[in-house]
Amino acid sequence: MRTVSMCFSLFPVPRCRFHTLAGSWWENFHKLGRTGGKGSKLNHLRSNNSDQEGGHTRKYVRTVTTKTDLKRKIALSKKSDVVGHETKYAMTISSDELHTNKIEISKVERKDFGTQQKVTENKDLVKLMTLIIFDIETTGFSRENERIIEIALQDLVGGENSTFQTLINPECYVPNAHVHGISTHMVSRPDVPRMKELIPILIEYIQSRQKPGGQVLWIGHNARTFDVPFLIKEFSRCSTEIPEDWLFMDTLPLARELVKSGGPNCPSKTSLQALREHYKIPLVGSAHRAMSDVYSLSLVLQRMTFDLKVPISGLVDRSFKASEISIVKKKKSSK
DNA sequence: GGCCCTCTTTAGGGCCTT
Repeated sequence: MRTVSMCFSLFPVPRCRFHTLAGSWWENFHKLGRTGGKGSKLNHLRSNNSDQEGGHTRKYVRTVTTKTDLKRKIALSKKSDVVGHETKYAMTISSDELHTNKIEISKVERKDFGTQQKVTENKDLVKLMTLIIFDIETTGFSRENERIIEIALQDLVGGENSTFQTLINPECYVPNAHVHGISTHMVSRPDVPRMKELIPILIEYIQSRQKPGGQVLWIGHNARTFDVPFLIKEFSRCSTEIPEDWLFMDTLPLARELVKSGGPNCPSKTSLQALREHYKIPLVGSAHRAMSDVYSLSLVLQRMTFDLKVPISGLVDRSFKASEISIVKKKKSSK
């Protein structure tokens, strides 16, 4: 039996460090929101988190993967695929069930929002958004010729299993280990999943973080022109569509807005490293590794949205769907 | 590759992602 190395924040250090930091994201945001006064748009953020603090149980968002239950996860994902677009599944796992491997799959009602605009028009729907910071490492810049070799996610709600991280076997040589420290040897180990094996697990993980009837907002730096096209290409290679209820948001335009706004306290550059240094955010983990950049971006986003007074609905306003990127590409290539 | 800016738009260079 093959086992797969993936990291969830339920596990011990270093993942627990990310777990703790993830929990502080909202707390810090609340402090910033309070300093913004009653009229601050950040009050949206405070209200959005009302059901995420105070010990409320979210039975619909618990997923656990260990090195020994990969096949079970894949089997669950295939079961979900049978239902297709009609229903959405989430796993309900109690502490007892964790020990007995007994997992109950329950149907969750699905709402079709149509467009992200409808979400921003309804503040109640904004509360249903799941914000996922993500980053990928690749073998190069070309989505056509290069492959993803690492992915990391962080659900900004925090708590158990709020982070997801794994290397990915690209089934090719990794020429740029000097950039991220990920070598061909590291990704060629038998316990490192290939993309076709990872995609159903990734979808299952996202569904486990998703609120019933809610949408997921993936947030990445330069996501529109780099991370998302890479994801689309990798999904396409595996004959899988990016789920329609996945929205994406690029923080690079936010950074540009911030630089453009001027002022003595504005950053001068828009790279993630420059923003991290500008906000004096310490580097956690290895530079240019996916989880390290995810952690940096989660804090950079907090600071940028505060400086620009952008609420969660503002992030959704700036979101796009994977299908929109494909349409743009088709139009340009057809000329 | 896409976006942004400007000494631009009939263009070109810089930035951002690995």
